[in-house]
Amino acid sequence: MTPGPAAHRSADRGAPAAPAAGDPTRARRHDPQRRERLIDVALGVIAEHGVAGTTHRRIAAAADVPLGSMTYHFDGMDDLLHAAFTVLAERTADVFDATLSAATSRADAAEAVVGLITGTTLTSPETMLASLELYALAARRPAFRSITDAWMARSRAALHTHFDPETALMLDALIEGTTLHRALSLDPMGVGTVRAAILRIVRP
Amino acid sequence: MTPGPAAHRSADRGAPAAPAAGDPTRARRHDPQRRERLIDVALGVIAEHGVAGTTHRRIAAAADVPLGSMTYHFDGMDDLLHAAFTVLAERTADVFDATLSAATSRADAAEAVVGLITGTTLTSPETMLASLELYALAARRPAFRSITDAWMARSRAALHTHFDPETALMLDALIEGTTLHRALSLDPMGVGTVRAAILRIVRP
DNA sequence: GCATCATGCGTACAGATGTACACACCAGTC
DNA sequence: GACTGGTGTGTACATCTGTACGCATGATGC
Repeated sequence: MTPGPAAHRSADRGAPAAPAAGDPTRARRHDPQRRERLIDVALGVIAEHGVAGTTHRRIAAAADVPLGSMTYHFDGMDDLLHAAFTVLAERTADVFDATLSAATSRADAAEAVVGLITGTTLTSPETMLASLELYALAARRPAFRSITDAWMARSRAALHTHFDPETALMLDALIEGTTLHRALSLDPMGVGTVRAAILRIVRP
Repeated sequence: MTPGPAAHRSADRGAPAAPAAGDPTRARRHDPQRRERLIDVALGVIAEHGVAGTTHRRIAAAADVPLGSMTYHFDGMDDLLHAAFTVLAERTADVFDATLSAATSRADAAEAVVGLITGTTLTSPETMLASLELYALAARRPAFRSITDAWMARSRAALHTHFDPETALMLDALIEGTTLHRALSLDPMGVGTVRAAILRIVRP
């Protein structure tokens, strides 16, 4: 839907002003980053149509590459989904890590968590929608479970630098729940309530 | 190919071996509860294969009904999914309601919540897997969003009979997150940690 | 008894999908 | 300049999917 604020997104999803589709001898594409771009586009398709509605053809069309390019770059649908969700988890964990490691005190860290939950980076529609698809997949398939395992381990480790292990676990769960809640609820919790909940969990 | 009246035996459909040999022309089913049974079976198929892997044929096979029965009872796949997820949400909310309304004090209610999270009724694998599929669908499609809206409203209302509105919201989020956490984590939070988290949220 | 019609059943069919594969082309290396 | 191996492209094809539709049947009301 909305392009989203991600700065690292390469170009646009649409055709880069292709040289007239009617041209039978369209210049061959030299596209060294194609695989990464396909993964990016795939995440968008997953967010918009769900895993159920994600097809090679849809991704190829959205990325403006021929269908054959899909089977060249990925060993089938599962490989593609795995690659895409791995990127999603790593990106998200990177932001989480960076934000938390910038905090210099418990209070700072708590406020950083509030910011992550109520901000727009971790909880952009595309990220949330794709994450939910990953959760559903990971709960059923061990191959995808390892992605969420690594992701959760990183989150816990980041929280653990500021909070004791048990509190880190609780915080992790609360973050998960609040994020989900805010994504699904028509009338989501306000920032004040989020902050109050975090403080109740972390207060000594 | 030919529409001839040659033996139309339904035995090739992987009959459940129960009627077996003595009955080549299996008696016509009289099955007044079929629709409800199909919904039940559908939830199982959704839990096992995800919405992406849920097909009319799979459900029909699992329920041991002919394919044609699907289009007779449901107006297409969307109608089927909607019906199934509605049943899932109502069942779950019923349990939640009943358990919480049996509590007679704040402490009772808090412990009831701990029981719901760590018990096996609300968090059976099938329920969790299907719920995650519903979440992913609801986040994208308004028609399914209304199911989760109603569900969340009932949860909040049930919590609201024991806790102030803000605490009820926080609890709801924490429950969601802890449940998800326990479903996805290899090393889930123990009962003690769950209880401690609930108490931190509800303590005055 | 029997008429009726909601329910049950088998099958056909158009379209979509994953995947394989043969060929075209470009960037380096000698 | 020729070679070569990776990269890009178009298309074919078996399979699966949703759905429609005609016929069978027996429960129900008379």
